[in-house]
Amino acid sequence: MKLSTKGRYGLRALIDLAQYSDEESPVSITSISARQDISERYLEQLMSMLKKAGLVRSIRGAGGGYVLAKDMTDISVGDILRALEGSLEPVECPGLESDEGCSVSDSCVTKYVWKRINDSINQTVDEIRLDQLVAESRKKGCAGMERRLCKN
Amino acid sequence: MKLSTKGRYGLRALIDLAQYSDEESPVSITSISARQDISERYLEQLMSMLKKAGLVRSIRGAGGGYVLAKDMTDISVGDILRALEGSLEPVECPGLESDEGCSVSDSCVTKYVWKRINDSINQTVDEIRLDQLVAESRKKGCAGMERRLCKN
DNA sequence: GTAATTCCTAGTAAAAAGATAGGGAATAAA
DNA sequence: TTTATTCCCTATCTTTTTACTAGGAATTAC
Repeated sequence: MKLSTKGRYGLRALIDLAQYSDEESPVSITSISARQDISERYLEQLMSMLKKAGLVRSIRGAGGGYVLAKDMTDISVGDILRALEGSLEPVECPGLESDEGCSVSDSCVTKYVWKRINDSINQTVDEIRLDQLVAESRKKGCAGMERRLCKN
Repeated sequence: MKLSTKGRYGLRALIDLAQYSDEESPVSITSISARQDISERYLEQLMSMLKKAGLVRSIRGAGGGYVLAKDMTDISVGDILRALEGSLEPVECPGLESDEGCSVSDSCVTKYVWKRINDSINQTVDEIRLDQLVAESRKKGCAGMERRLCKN
């Protein structure tokens, strides 16, 4: 029941990107990698996922990099984590939504447990937005310092 | 971000145990295994964990088995899942509780995201109690039938 | 004693996680 | 036009975790 490094690194990367993309110029993987101490090659893969999910846009060539594809206020932590982790639901139960695709669905008691857990996680991550985290980060005056020491 | 079979099978096993332990006689691993279609040997290990966590008591020898160590109303889904999964927190962050043990804690923004997710999961599973699930199960008239078809 | 049961430890095959590596394609600056 | 910079895509590799399986010892009812 762990969030993988994809989700943890990816959220940090996107906060970093949002924070350093003030000047309308794209932010390169190299610079995020250096500030956040994440392998460039691994970060490439994460950014690619975020791009596929429509959260960032890329600009190729020298001086290129990434920019947010939409306003920070329209990106939730849930959007980011789901783009990277696939689904945040600890139990994926075919009979959860439809009662179809699961033959024991009507007699299944644990189903409701899994549904409540799933809902609670999704609700929690969907109500935290990227702009809030960036504002918090600016308030704290975060530089990328000493990131090596923390993998979260 | 998945709940392992330990947690999923274990919760089912404990609901089964609670449901079939009316008559004050212990419930054997063999019988739970048959009703729930979980490998006997694997279930042994799960029951051992639940025992260590103080949720069940065991009675050895012929005619032996397991009984709940306390009242159903005093056992939450959280107790059960934590006993089997270790911790239900998707991100274990040393600086979360104490601000000690994490050198970037004071400048760390993601910390609050992880804390909110962790709290929401723990709160959700702690407010569901075993007696509620057993009542639900009796209402639905669950036999152990067709369990093979569902791994949750 | 024998059968039924829990207890404890170890081993193991498959899957997932966490990267690393190579080469290519687009673009901008020189 | 050349060259450096940057994103793009796929494949490979290592380590860890998961989900069991297996063997045998201890305990108890009959």
